[in-house]
Amino acid sequence: MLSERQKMILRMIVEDYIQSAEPVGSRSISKHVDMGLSAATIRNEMADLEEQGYLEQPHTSAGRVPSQQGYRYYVDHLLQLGERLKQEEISKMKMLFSERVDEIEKVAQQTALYLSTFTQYTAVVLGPQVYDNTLRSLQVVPITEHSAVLLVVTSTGQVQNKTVSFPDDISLSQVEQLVRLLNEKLVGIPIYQMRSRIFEEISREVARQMRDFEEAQRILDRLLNVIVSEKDGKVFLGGTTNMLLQPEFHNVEKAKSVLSWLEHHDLVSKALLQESKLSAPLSVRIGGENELSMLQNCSLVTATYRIGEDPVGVIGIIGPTRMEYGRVIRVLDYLSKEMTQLVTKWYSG
Amino acid sequence: MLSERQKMILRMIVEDYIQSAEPVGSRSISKHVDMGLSAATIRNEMADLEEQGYLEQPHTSAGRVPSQQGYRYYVDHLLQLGERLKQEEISKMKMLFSERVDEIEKVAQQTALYLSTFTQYTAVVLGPQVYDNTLRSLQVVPITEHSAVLLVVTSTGQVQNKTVSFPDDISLSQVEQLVRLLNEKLVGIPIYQMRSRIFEEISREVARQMRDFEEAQRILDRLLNVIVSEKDGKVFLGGTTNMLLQPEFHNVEKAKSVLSWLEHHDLVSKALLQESKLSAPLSVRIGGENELSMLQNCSLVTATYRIGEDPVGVIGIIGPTRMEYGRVIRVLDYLSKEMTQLVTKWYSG
DNA sequence: TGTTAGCACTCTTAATCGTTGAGTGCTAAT
DNA sequence: ATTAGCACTCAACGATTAAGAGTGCTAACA
Repeated sequence: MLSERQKMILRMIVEDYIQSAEPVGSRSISKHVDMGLSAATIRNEMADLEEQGYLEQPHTSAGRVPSQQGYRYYVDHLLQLGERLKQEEISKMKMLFSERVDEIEKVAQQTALYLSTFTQYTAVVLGPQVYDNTLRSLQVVPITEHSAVLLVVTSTGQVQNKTVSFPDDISLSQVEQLVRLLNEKLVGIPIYQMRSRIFEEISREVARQMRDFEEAQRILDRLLNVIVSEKDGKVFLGGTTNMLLQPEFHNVEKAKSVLSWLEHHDLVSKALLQESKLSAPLSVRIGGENELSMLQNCSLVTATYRIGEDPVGVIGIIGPTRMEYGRVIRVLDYLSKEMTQLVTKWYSG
Repeated sequence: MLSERQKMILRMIVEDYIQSAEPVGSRSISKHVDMGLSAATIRNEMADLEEQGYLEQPHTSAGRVPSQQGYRYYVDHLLQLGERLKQEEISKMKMLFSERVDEIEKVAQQTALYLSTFTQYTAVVLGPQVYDNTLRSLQVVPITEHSAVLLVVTSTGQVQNKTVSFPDDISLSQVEQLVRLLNEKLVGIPIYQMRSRIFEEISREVARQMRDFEEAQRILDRLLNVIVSEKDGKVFLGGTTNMLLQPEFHNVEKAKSVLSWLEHHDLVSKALLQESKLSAPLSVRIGGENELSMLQNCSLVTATYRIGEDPVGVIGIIGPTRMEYGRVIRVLDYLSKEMTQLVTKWYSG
């Protein structure tokens, strides 16, 4: 258990360290206004806090640095979230959402950019998930003899287009016939059930209606791939190189390990979804709380945004464990709500 | 003018330095097989080469390093492009293009990835340009009361979809009416002429056919934006963090300047198009030959790929001036040809 | 009993100073 | 024209030293 005084000291140390990135000495805490204690007293308390695992000492004659546990305690109990963002910042962010945008992808990209410039960290935005959406409609637009654009519209109004080509020996009309059939059978079905549905119900039907079963199977397969392919939302990054601003990543090795992880969008997407989908709308994972080895020195703060009540996407910040949690959380909170509003309105259904 | 011997020595120095990243001394050149000269002789030639501007000396008692001019001479006159890529590498790359892919974007992305893993540098792929393509067809697919997906199909078969929303006081049927009109008037027109065409011809027409002129103008405007928006091809990056492998970018400052430049896709796209569109299918820009300040220590090697005879896209490699030009050029040459074949076949028109 | 001043001690950081070794330029001999 | 030899230069490295920040502990104090 921590005394009130210890809490206060811990908070000061964390905040000082977040600011300066240098181990915090007893003197600098003691000199702090509204702290009427001598350095010696602080030292005693610090020794206590270290014993309890909230602080660490890089070496004997250095100041203290918050441990992972220290950050955790800070985030859980010492953070004062009452404070609001500055008015000017809010109005800047409002601008983003007031520009009329025609594309959800642009919004995601822009949000990532804003998120990163506002926080000076690296931002990640996971585009809306279509995982448990249902199919609203399927359209084909012919392009050449043997290729066409397939339009997949989901219940949330998301649209994907893919250009598909067909083997020479298959005509467009055959494809159109297939698409008609698919529309009939698949509208209203959740995307994730598609694959099994097709094999259970449709294959039979196809076999009856079309002469060449083999052929039909092949096209069916290709169409299906298009439909379910992008089931994991796209990843948008902002301020990737902000990582390099942080002194903890001046070591090129460490920087590289995180940056190359960020290049693998599939892994990033997985990490973002890991927790946030089920749990609270806001999640803070500090250092070792992340499983991935390249994130051991990082913190990942994420917030979900929703359509109505259903969470459909994630926005997040990646930075060093020495992160301005308060500010980051406030920005994420604000922007995720703004995103929720936007996509809810956008996909008005 | 360089004597044959000087050329040979210059080539050896460049190649040695490319390999080792360390200034090259006279002794190591002299020890080279098929070089029957003593270090002293080499030293004399080196002094000559330096005087003529092909070499530089980091400090008095260090070996020599190629100057920008030195690299330029190497690329222009000393590179032996006769050599082929190893068979195993070719077959690896063939795999990329043999997988059946349904999307040009995937190919671009994959190419960037391969390019970077093959060369250990950073790769850039500029997706096919639609700049001087003509409009083939325009389609609307309604989604909700006040939003629809607009499909833009160009003459090369590229497709863009955009979800557009309309003000509450405009009905879908009005939009459809407009799209019909646009289709009538705009099919076959190069995209880049669109804007002026609309204002010259269509506005009048619209004014006649539709009751509310103001309203029509507003929708028209929005549709137009969608059509011409993505006129610059998308940029795909591969192996961004490979930059950090190079000793010249172990300095975080330098690394950051290049990496953040890479984040601005519009700038990257501009830089790639700057030269390559007009000139030869292969372009090598060394260090200061690039205008951008962050590329002063970099070389940018690009190759175009084409549809038939028309160049429509660019693939390229960014690395330190100390770059394996031979290898890079061979890989780019191979992959750009492969890309040409693919997109030519793909957009069979 | 909690707080604080004082002091010896630890350990990092930066600066200083030879020493080493790679590499050069020049000269004289081949 | 080439090369062996030699004196010279200069970055890189390691050791030594000095400075300074910060600690833990003890003893005095309220």
